Amino acid sequence: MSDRDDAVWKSLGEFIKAQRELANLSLRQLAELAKVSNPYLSQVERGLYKPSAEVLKNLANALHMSAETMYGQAGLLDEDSKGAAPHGVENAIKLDPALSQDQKETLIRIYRGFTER
Amino acid sequence: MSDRDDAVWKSLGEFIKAQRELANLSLRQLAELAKVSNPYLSQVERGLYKPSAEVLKNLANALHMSAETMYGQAGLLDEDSKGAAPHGVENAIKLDPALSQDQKETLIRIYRGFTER
DNA sequence: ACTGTATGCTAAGTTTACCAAGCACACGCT
DNA sequence: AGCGTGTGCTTGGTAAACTTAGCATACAGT
Repeated sequence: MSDRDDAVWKSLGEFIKAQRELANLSLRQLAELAKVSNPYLSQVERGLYKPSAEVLKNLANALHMSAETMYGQAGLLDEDSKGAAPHGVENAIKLDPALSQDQKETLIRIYRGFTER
Repeated sequence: MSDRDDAVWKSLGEFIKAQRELANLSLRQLAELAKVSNPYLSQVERGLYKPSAEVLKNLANALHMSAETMYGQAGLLDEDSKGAAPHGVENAIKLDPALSQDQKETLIRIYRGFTER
């Protein structure tokens, strides 16, 4: 059950702290901007807690950076993950509200038939 | 204060369920792939809980989609990342370097057949 | 009939993200 | 000397994410 991603989350805290100081913000100032309490932000910066995605998004906004960058630093953006990137077609199909589930299934099956060899 | 997110999270559960069924996975199968318990996944799909970013990432991996797409559907990407274009499917097909011209035409023809009445 | 197994759901519990209140130190003021 | 305000940190508590054990149905072998 134990995770060994400690280093990942610890460095996330250091990253946030670095960005905060780079923006010349105090703990409380950033906490208010990101709509979290200041003790909690302190604990996040020291790696005691893993902030939720919602908090990360607010922090990213407060620090004027994209949420993707934040998630990437948090280690939950799957660095190179297996074949997610080159499949823009599949994602577009899956997200299209004009298609029924059966139709999506059909299209994806055909698409995979084309791309697999 | 957080009521305005309800619709977002509710649809996230439906989205996950749709993707799961699209991949022909049972609740337990997807739960195992995403390293969560199956009752929890059931509750997530019905909108009772907001999955954490880590769970979201694992779910995205298990469903062969990018984590960004997942976060986008979950509504916790910056609001500047706007909603998917209604006809992103055709563009994605045209831009896919893995498809031949014939294959692109075939896919687009099928897609249009689906979306026309 | 009677298992065995697959499906999803419920109940009860543990863990943890997160907050409100307050502590301790440092730096200006008057 | 005080007083006020800024900094980050600690302490208790609550709510929600998440798990383990188990229920109920449905469908396949004997």
